[in-house]
Amino acid sequence: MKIATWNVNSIRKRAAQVQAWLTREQPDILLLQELKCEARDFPELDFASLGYRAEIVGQKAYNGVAALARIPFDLRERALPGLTPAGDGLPEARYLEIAAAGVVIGGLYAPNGNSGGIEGFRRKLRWLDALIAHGRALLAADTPLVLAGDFNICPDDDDLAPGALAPDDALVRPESRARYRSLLWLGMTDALRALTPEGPVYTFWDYQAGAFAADRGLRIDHVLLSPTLAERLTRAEVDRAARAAEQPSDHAPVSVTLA
DNA sequence: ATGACCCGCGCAGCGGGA
Repeated sequence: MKIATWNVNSIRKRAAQVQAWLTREQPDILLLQELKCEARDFPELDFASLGYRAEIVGQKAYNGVAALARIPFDLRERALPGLTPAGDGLPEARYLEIAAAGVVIGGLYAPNGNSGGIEGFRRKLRWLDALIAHGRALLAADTPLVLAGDFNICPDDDDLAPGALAPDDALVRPESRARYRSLLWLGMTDALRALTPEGPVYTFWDYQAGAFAADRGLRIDHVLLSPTLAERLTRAEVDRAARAAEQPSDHAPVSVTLA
């Protein structure tokens, strides 16, 4: 079973690249983030023609998550349970959860946390706290669980190029890293780090100042596996070739293979 | 070489990304 995640930075801009990637990589499931469109504008047919069915949680201009799968699956959640929307209405399109082949898979796009001042950062932490609580509940029931997507956290100092971010950036703040550790302490395994214990394994490179050419990146896209799934982990990789394409997303796809 | 990104929105330039 091959599961992948990719922050595409607008699915309408990247549909052809996603099609090509599905054709080449043949994942069973691809989780997408930053669709930047409403569900009705998602180019569903581009992927149906390749045998992938889509579930979409969209929103105008911002956020947006989806799951594409070529194996049968059910939609379980269209939002992160237990998260109270910020005052003025609907929850942001940052989470969806499916079940496929006996595995529950949460596809997520955590808030960046650098905009909106201190309240914006607190909103990020509240969102992560809800993710931790939800993960804890699923694991308490021994649910085989994958949490994958753009966590907007560099877990450790190996996970960013030296000087790539200010020390007080929301992606490296101790409060953010503590939330990531809480997810690991629940019993989840960081798939990419499990198979590459040390050194840089970046998944994001800024568009600016030749960051990709200079390999000044960040590791912020993660795949976390519950214990029985971690035992089945055989591969975990970042597809840097996708980031090297013409007009790429600033994120590369991350994929894992479970025996 | 005194500059150097990319989205959506909507038609100028701004908010957000990370």
